[in-house]
Amino acid sequence: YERYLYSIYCGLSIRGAQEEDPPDPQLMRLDNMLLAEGVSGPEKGGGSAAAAAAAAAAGGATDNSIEHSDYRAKLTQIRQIYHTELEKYEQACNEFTTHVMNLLREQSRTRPISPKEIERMVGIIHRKFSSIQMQLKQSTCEAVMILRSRFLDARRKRRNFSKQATEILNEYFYSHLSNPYPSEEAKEELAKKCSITVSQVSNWFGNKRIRYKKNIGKFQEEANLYAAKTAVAAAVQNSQANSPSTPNPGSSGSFNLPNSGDMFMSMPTLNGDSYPGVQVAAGVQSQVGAPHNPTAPQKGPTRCISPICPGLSSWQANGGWQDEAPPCSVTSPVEGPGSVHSDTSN
DNA sequence: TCCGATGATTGCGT
DNA sequence: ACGCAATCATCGGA
Repeated sequence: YERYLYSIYCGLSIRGAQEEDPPDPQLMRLDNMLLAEGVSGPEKGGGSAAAAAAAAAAGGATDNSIEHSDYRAKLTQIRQIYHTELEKYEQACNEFTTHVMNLLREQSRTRPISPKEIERMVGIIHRKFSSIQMQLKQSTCEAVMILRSRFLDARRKRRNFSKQATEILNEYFYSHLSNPYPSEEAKEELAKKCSITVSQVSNWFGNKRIRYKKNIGKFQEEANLYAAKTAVAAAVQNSQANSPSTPNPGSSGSFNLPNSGDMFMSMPTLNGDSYPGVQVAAGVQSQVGAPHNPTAPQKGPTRCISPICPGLSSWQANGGWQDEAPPCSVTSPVEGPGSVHSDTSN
């Protein structure tokens, strides 16, 4: 709905004062717009219904009755202004028309005036005033749009997720670090667990992926934390149940992992007594902390991040969800002007 | 009050 | 339709 409205607004934002056929498509769009927003049309009832539907579609929760009533009040204000202005214009149009008619009638005594001429004058006047009306409608639409963006834009009432929710999401993310793209079912499951919507889950993963990729060093601590957590959970589960079920970290639910054949070498790290990844990371982290240009990850003493966390090294194992930052080019700087071929890397 | 963290939106590419 | 990248707008701690 939001995008629909937006496209309409964008479409009508062209201020072309093109006066043509009476069934002006632009005018019709404006009228539809105002009708949909409850500015024009029935004085009361319809407008609030449309506003309620819009708010429900945008916000979801129905607890924001205070803001909602505020929004409605403002919308009512706009509607009143619109109607009074419209009335004023209509009245002015009529007055001006009669005035001109009187003038013409007076002039008809001194010179012959054809009815065609009168008709033409009236037509001109009406066109002029209808263009003014259109401007009024347009500015009203803009006002409504601003009002909507002020009240109904979800960014303006953002609330952080609960600690539990971020915990759950992070657990999933870091236990599926090689392929952090939850399926639709997984998203639904996560949404239910976190008491958020599926689209919020999608937003979260989108943000997380991009921000993780942008600055992996910053997330190392977090990654190690959650890796340890899920590993411990898996270990506990393993020790509790002697059943020969395959130990699958992070697959407590029923997430389907595509190509789950070779990924997740984290199990080998489990057979040790502790988690070298965590310790190494703790030690290296202080050195890594050199957030220089994020755009030049290469060519510095600080590269080769992957050994920080062996258990999580699968982020590069299949090169699945990030293509830049070649991992640990051990080879000497063999950069030719145009021959960076890594032929048959397999 | 400032600034990093964070959820949501938008434009673009596929 | 989905993901990415950039951006917006708010939150929350220093």
